[in-house]
Amino acid sequence: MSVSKPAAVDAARASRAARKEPAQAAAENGALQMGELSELLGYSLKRAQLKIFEDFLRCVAPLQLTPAQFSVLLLLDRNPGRNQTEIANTLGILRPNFVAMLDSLESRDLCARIRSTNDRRSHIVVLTDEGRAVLARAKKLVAAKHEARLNELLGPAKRAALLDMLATIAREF
Amino acid sequence: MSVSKPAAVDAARASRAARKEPAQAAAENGALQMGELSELLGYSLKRAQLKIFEDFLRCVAPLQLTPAQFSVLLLLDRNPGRNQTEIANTLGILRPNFVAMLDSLESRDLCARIRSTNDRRSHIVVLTDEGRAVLARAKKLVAAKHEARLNELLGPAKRAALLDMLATIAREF
DNA sequence: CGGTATTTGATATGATGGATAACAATTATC
DNA sequence: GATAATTGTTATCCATCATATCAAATACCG
Repeated sequence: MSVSKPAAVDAARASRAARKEPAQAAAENGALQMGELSELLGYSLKRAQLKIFEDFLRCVAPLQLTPAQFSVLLLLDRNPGRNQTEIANTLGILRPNFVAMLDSLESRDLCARIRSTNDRRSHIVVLTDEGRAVLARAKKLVAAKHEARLNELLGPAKRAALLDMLATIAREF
Repeated sequence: MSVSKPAAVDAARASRAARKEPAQAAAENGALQMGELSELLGYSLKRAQLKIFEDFLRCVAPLQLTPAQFSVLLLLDRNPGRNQTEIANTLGILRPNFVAMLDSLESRDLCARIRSTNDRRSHIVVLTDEGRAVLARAKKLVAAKHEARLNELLGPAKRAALLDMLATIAREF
């Protein structure tokens, strides 16, 4: 009996909603009260991240690239001559999970594995010409559509401040 | 032959690393270059979100609550008399996936489902006394450990600015 | 040198989060 | 009163993420 009168509760809600009478602690009629959820950074962080990824996917949809795949291509372009473990580690991807990911990119001829002659255990991952071309087009789409939309919403200064704070958290937390 | 001399590439890297001689575009010896990844908001956003959730789990570990479970308890506390669909929708959880989540919380006696007498299809979800107690303790842990650490890292002003920007993105993007 | 330990890519597997289709019970609609 | 819509639920699928394990190759060390 610790959970108190259900019938009374929603009967009260119904009547209050009908009469448009404010409830004791919150407006019970329409949308729910977020309460202290609005102050919880992790919540807004997750929600924002989902929105950003969603928009990224839309903007780069013609190239069929996920954020993770895009990050791999970017990293390969900047760091030629590296093996799978190095790339995966840098992106926080576990080696077993990176295998399928590379398989996918390689099957689309965006990159290739090359057995290192130094260390015949490791596969050096290289961008193909096709991979470089797709990356170039992806960068343009991201800059012109995705990041542009952010600047529109926040302005360049706030956008830079946001990026800086997120990087700080990612680095030092 | 479009991907050019692997042997030469990593042979060169090896020798450069040995002689500590700077590479043409980047330092190829130690850590990889993040390049334009540092400018990609989605990347830092995701990384920061993982760190924040990780820390949340640590801080609230004594109570065995995930961020999602915590958000459910918070919402139930603020919005008594609501049914499963309303709670789930507000949190962006799909109704089918909310069932197992509620099962878990209910099996721990943190909340309970009560058949509404108004609409006998719906289950009104209520916090139990135990649920309220756990929520209270969780709030204290989050405030004292988790959010405090953020204030330590960013300072109250930047923390508030960050929260504001994330909420803006989550709302309007 | 030779034996042991470590590293690398890979496979299998499990846990989790998220999405859709379908269903019975109930209620709304016309 | 017949049909449509809603609610909670189940089953199922897909993607992400984590661990253990393995064979091949290399490093290490006595």
